[in-house]
Amino acid sequence: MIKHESKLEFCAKVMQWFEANKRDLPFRKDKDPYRVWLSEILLQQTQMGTGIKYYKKFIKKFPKIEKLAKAKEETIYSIWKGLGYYNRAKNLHKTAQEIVNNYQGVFPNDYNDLLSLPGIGKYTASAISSICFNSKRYVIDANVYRVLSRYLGINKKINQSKSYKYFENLSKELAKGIKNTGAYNEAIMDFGSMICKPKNPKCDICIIRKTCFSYINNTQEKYPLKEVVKKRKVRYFNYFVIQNENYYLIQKRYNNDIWKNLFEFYLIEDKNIQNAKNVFQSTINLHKNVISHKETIQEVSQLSHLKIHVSFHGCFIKKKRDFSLIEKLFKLKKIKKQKTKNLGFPKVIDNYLKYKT
DNA sequence: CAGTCGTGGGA
DNA sequence: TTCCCAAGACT
Repeated sequence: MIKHESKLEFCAKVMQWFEANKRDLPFRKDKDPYRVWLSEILLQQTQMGTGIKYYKKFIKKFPKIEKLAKAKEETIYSIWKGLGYYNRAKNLHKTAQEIVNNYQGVFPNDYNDLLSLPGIGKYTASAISSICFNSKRYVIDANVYRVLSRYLGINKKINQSKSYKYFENLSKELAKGIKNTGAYNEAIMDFGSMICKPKNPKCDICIIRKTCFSYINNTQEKYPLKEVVKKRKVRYFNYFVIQNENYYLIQKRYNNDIWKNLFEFYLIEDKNIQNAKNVFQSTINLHKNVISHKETIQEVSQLSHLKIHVSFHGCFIKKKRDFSLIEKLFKLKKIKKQKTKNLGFPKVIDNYLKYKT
């Protein structure tokens, strides 16, 4: 049961709090759709501090959308490197090009037009259209799920896709009387990340705790409700860092798998490292190539949904002829060692390269 | 529509 | 160390 007075108070107080406490963020200076869009894409599933670092890099390199549209894909990947969810980088580029080519470089103000652009989903379309064009669209993000779940004691599992509609309708009902929807959206997100935090919420200074279901019933930890997470899958990547004095041999990842479009070394996926080494050696030996194994380095890459054990095996090829033979044999591409920093590699490989140089 | 996509911060 | 979590989108 939701108390009527709680609903009435909610928006007004949250916005009042926002006016006094809103953060000074670089993309809040004006309501330039390009900047708002860029920041929203970078901030998807990303903490504010991290997002801002990348926002500054991007806005410096691409002050206007035309520059972003014209950029080489590899340039974008190299700036994006380390941020994760690399499809966002590809879609960022695609949307920049669509805006320039189909919209004369001007962002559409309509929610559905925005929604049709690559990488812009319901959240981002709502954010851009409300913040920049004052549409009545409500953002439903992790903050909104958490704040509303706690404040009203909502027993819906937020990671079930059908819950989205429920929270969207709830937002409409709550914020019916709010004129500046964009400000309301920013307000509830700031409130969620600064006061109603996932852990150790600051209920002691919360201005709506008197009418908060979870404060009254001490259920802050219980909400928001979630489906139990499944165990992470485990994979084993064995990388063979084939190289000579000046070059590495690398390949690009395709297919529908992790790290799509990023670069990597020659990979053999096997739980048993020795097996992988044997397979590698026997393939090489068939072609009578001389290879000297040096060190092996092991790391574990913890992702949200899987755990990857990664091993790196340094393989030095002395003869030029052997080097190009292996290049063809494994369909690899040679790259100058100094140029690796210009390419997109997954974090574990980037760390390895930094460690080597 | 449930599964998949990364990484870093914080407890 | 290990876990949860973050201004979600796509298939």
